[in-house]
Amino acid sequence: MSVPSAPPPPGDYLARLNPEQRAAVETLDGPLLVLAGAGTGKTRVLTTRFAHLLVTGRAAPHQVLSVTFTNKAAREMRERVGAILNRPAEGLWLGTFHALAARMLRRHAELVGLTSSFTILDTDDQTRLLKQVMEAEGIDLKRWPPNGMMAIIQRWKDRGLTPDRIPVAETTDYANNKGEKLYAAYQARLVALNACDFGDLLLHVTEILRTNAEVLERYHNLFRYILVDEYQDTNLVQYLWLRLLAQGHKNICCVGDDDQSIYSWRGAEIENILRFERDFPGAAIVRLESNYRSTQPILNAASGLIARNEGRLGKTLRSGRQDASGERVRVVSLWDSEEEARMVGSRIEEARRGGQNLGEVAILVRAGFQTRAFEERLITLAIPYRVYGGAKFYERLEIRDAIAYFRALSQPNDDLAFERIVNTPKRGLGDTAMAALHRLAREEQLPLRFAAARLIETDAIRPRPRAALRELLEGLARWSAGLEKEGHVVTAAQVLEESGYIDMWKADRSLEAPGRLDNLKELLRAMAEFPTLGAFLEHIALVMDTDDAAEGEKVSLMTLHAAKGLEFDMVFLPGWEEGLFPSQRSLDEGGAKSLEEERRLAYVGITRAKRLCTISHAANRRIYGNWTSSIPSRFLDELPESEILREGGVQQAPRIPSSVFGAGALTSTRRPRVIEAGAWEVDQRPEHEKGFSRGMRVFHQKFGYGRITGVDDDKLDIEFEKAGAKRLFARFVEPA
DNA sequence: AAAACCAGGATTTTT
DNA sequence: TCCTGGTTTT
Repeated sequence: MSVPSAPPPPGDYLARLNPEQRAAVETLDGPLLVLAGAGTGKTRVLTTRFAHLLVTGRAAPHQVLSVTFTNKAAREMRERVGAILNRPAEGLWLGTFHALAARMLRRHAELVGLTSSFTILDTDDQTRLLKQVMEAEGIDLKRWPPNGMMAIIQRWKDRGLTPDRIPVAETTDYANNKGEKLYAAYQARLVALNACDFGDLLLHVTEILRTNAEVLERYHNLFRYILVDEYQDTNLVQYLWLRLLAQGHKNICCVGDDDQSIYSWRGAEIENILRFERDFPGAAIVRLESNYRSTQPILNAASGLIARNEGRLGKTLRSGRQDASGERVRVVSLWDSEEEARMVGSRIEEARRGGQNLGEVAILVRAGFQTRAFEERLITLAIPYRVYGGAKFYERLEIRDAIAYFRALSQPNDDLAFERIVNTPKRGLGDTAMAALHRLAREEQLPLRFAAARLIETDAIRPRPRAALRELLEGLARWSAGLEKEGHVVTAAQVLEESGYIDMWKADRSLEAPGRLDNLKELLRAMAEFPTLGAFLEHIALVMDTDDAAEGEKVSLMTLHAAKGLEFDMVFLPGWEEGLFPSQRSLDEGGAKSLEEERRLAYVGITRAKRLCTISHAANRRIYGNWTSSIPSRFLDELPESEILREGGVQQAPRIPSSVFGAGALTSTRRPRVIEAGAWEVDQRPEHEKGFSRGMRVFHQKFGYGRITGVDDDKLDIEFEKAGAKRLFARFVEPA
């Protein structure tokens, strides 16, 4: 966050704060809610407050519990606290809700039937496990997809509900009223696997604190002060956990912004922040309203919009910038989504010519699929860009496979891991062999690994698969021994090598294979930084993110959700149309509350802009292949007219007001004819006139480098170095 | 056991 | 339109 300058030197750190920030830092005793509007120096307050606690001798570093939502926020805070302490900030209770909960749970795992080396499952494994449970219950998975049940269970967990605590009224008709039973069975399976899902971390810890007075007391003695970031995003278990811990010294400071609560669908309860004064009697409230990020028109537009919400505590942002006056927010009307993409592209191009740093430019969309249109446009304009969000490092196939091998080593009970590796790479173990294995495991109540050891002593399966299985088991035994002797890094490399996993990718001729091998190397490199395999697995499950430092100046493309907490000079907010933003789902379900959340999302979007904010909507849009017409978002009407500048008056298609997705929308596969050409038509030359010719070396985003072997109007025949011969549209290709 | 084929679904995703 | 997961085919 861009508040004037870096960490303050000790002593005068207070003098550098404005009065409201100072109040937030100096109010040390008792509960405190800091309502921090967008760009008001929230992180600065949090870190300074931490420092102040230490400087005034109120607490030792390890006696402060500091909680964030994201690893990024935790990292940032750790760095800044370290700078203030003038030494690395180690041994602190500072981290994400999940990381801190995991740390506590490892200490008391046996109280909930786990051992301290429990595995943390990712979402994929969770669903897979639940699917098995549902299958065993004889649920029709077509009718009741496991994902749906998973969502229900997660919401229960978010609210701190263990299977025995589900209120009668809650028994969903999902899965033939077997919800509770499935939940209970799923939890039992997790314990049997010595595993936890994300939700369990908080659920188990809260359960422990609420049933074990001695444990609770230990933490009361330990944590004299509690700092919480992004309080508006907490769910009920997180709130319960905090409340239990805060019962001791009552020094809890929560920082947040009710106007930026955008994660209710993940279980976040905005009520937590709205209720703060009632939950924590005697609470003080400090409002941070001086914004150091945006110009006044941008703030006014955002404030005017958010003022339409009922359920808010209320605050008004004023610009603290020197150049507070600035350009009004642009609202651009366009004929269709392609014209919209051209408009955004040409404005970025123009800004670039004017010396604009592209790293300070962002296109923020409501839903992921919207990025595509802009990507295509940016590629043809040769403007570098970066899409944020997408598959995380540890979610990639090869990483998950490798991790499964490591998990199988560190935890013989981990059936999910075993199942994943047993026939990866292919070992000739098919359905028959696996069925026999599962049958034996079920009959003998054994983890798969041990059942497999039995199985190879029988002749229940054919010799070939039996030998393969034997070899795998011997490998696992050997690697386990190696883990003790040679350490985890050497062993990990051996595992991947000797299991044939590396060879599998080496033999793979597909485009992705080399990248996958690189990722595996990267994994081993990362592993070397951890003392044990267990520490590494913890890191992978909870901390590892894709935040590979943004190289070079590139336009950022991301969803509004992903943009929270970031800021850019120049922000584009396309697709402000009914049904898209606000989204159809929020309109159909959830009523006024979810509309308010959409409005908050709009507020988050506008307040990302420092200098120039351009909002747009199109009368026609291509969605899932067909053209759909739509009317401007109601949010556009809610922007204060004095703060905006309307451009490009496109006539709306005459039609029934309807939604993008919903029934009654006017759709067709044909592109609508342009009634009135927009002002943003840019470089409309046919692609083949842009100078592509035979023999030319070109680059394609997906296929890499290649040479043109033929030109056919706007299509090119290209012999790619890696991907072979393809025929594609010239606009997807750039000269190399 | 791999390839080919088809139907259904497709916000947002901090951990 | 385009991807995924499940099914059928070879």
